[in-house]
Amino acid sequence: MSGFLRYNKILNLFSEYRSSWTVAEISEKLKTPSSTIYRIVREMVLAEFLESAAGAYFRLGPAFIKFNRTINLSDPLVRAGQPFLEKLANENPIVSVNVLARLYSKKVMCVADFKSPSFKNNTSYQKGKLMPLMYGATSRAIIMQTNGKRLEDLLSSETFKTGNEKDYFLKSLKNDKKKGYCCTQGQVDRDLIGFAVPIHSKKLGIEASLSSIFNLKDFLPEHEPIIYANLSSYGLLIQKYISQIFNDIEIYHHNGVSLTKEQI
Amino acid sequence: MSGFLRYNKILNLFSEYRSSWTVAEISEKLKTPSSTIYRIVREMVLAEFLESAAGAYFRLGPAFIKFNRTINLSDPLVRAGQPFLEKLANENPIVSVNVLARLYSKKVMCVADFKSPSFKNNTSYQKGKLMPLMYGATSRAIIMQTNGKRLEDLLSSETFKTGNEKDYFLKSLKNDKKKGYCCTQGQVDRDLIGFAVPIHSKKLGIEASLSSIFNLKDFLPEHEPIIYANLSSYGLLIQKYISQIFNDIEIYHHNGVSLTKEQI
DNA sequence: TATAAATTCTTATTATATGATAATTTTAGA
DNA sequence: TCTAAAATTATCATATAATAAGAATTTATA
Repeated sequence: MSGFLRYNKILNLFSEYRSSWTVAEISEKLKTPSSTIYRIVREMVLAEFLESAAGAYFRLGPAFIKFNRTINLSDPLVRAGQPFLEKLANENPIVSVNVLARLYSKKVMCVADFKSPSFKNNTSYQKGKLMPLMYGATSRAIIMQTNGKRLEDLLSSETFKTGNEKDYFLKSLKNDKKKGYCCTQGQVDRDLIGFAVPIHSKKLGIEASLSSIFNLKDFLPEHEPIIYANLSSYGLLIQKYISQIFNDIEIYHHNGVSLTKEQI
Repeated sequence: MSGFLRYNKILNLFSEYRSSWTVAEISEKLKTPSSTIYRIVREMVLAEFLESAAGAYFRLGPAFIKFNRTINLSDPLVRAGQPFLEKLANENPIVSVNVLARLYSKKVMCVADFKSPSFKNNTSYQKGKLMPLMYGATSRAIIMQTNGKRLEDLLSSETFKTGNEKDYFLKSLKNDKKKGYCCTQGQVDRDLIGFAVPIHSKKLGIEASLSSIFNLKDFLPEHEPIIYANLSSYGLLIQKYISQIFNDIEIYHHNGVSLTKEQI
């Protein structure tokens, strides 16, 4: 264990299923002497990446809440998209969960969401959760905007049972590209149907998607045109705002005065 | 620079005011050769604590969104309190921001919040933001629950202009303790008035508070009894739930079967 | 496609992390 | 309040990793 990995290995033990660990437990799990773990944990507690809790347990610390806030306030995609998710929800013909998701290396993560107050189902789409690359409209709308080498790269770690299966995937992808949006049913959550449009910003290097997810039992075929109209118009709007925010950042970075803002 | 500090110093450069940095900028700011910064940044990109953005800039990475979600799903205080914040908002006589905050070392951080939809003012209270220890009801309700050495410890890093000022602070704190809640006006945000009650769990080592913040112009003296009644009843409810969640965690940790959940 | 900028690689040197064990502090039960 | 066990910190010789200067390579840009 060396470098940042040393710290990351410990942090990654903490999950929604197991949110507190003792030094003894970490030590056993990582097969590392407890004197070493104590030292490392102490460093991370000092930096507020961990906090000591009752009964010799440690949990994730406030640094994550703080930096998450920083991202929410500053990430161009979140800033551009968040304000429109509620509006999208209100304009959809039936109750929905609305999600802004991004590609991070080869994983798709929801970065902002808005659920209609009366939407009951618990969706897998939650801010901060990693989503599978190959299932669901949210992810597919992201894959849709790639092609050539980039697409090959993305699919390279996925396993297709047969060559046929891959061909089929690519063919249906092509079809979705032509339509400009995609729709999947029950791929991520049974009983849900999702629609999504791509969002991208070459300048910012962002590959993302905007999606609306509905209860299958509420959905009627005549809803589809409205859903698509909403998604595509808000998608374009968000894309426009991203460039605007990007320009602000550019100005900010090239202006000597603003640059010292953080020193105030 | 050594240990985790090496990484933390870089991460702490990223703020809401300055959310992207190039290696050259980091290198200059930390007075460290860029070959060293490149290596460190690369490690953190790999671990998704940073991500590379357009124009040789780097930004905070998805790891923070992920771990923030883990905290939201698992933190006993957040889990116990979050569901009641909206209810509290609905039962308050005027529009409000409702906040669950915690003491982390010597800083107070909001860990969950709910704002009435029609509340217009932008409050300083936002999830993830550190609040000053000496101003505002939210913080004071936390100080209220300490005494003796613990209280001295907390106040030790604060500077009081005169001995008198400290005496006055302690006296008014005593008074609030007797009442069981506290109220401050315009200390954090001009034009706002805040009420708060303490929340604590000795078992979990949590010192927290529940508060409701109102527009000063909406507030009338006859609202106070209702506000207090709401805060104290929900405060007690949340405290009860915290113990319940704590017991769940305990069971979970002492039950061999559940313990392996994260391995699934 | 040329040129500059960004990033990675190489290496000797220096500094830091490791882990066994001892010492100390904290916790929990009587 | 006391006591024993558990948790945490300190010590230190040794092994290991980090550093930084500069060269080499890759990537962006106009």
